[in-house]
Amino acid sequence: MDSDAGSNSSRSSSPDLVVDDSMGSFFSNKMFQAYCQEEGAARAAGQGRADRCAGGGKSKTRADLKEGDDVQDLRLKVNGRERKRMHDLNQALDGLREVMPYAQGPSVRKLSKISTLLLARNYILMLSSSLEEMKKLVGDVYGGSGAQSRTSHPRITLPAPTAHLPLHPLAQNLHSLVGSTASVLHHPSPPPAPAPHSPPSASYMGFHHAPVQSLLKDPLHLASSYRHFPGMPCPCSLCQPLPTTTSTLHSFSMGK
DNA sequence: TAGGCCATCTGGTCCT
DNA sequence: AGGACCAGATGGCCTA
Repeated sequence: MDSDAGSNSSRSSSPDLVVDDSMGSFFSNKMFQAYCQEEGAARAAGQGRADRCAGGGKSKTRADLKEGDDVQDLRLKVNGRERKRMHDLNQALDGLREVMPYAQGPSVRKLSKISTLLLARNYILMLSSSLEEMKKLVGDVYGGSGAQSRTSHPRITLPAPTAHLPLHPLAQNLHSLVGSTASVLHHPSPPPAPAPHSPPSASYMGFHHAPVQSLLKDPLHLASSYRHFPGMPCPCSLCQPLPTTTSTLHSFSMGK
């Protein structure tokens, strides 16, 4: 609902572009018109670019061409760089979408940019809190009766930075802990099987029906995103105070 | 048809 | 000077 299905691929990459074959490059209609108007005004009595813009004129001086081409070339270069920059940005966003707990596939609507960013943020917060919970659990299991007290969590040196680790191990641990069942995302087609190196799908993580929407609305609204199993640890905000402060996040060395 | 989302253009600003 | 980054404007596409 919040994103175009084929916003990038199906849509023309240059909605208002026309091809100027003589230049071998693209002009926007707006730019072309402005260019024509400007030139037309400057050369009200002349036969400069205005004629070209009108579609007919072929008589143009060498100076006209040079001056115009300089401006055009500069503008085209700048536009091209900006286009590339935005494409790179979108590529990065696509990469982010790929690792998000959101069903992906041709029949699934792509997350919008803002949704991707919001979901990513909350996903990170959720993983952080889950990791903390796992640390506590491991401490309870292995350190409970030993020298390490139950109240003070043992030092567990986890392989830091999940950022460059596949997310599956963590997800599988969560899966076994939380006991995810077939809570399925609301999408028209069955969710694709997770790729070997893809993150867990929302259903895999135990998300409920509208996890994405809820994740997007409330920065910390993890409660509605989890199934609750009596006696089982749950990383949701209702079952535990979320240690999701910036300091918490910073406590995970992200290897940057 | 209105609203959301998006790509692109464009001018300004800052940095190297 | 040239490039990167940013934000505003514009127009197209899609959905409710």
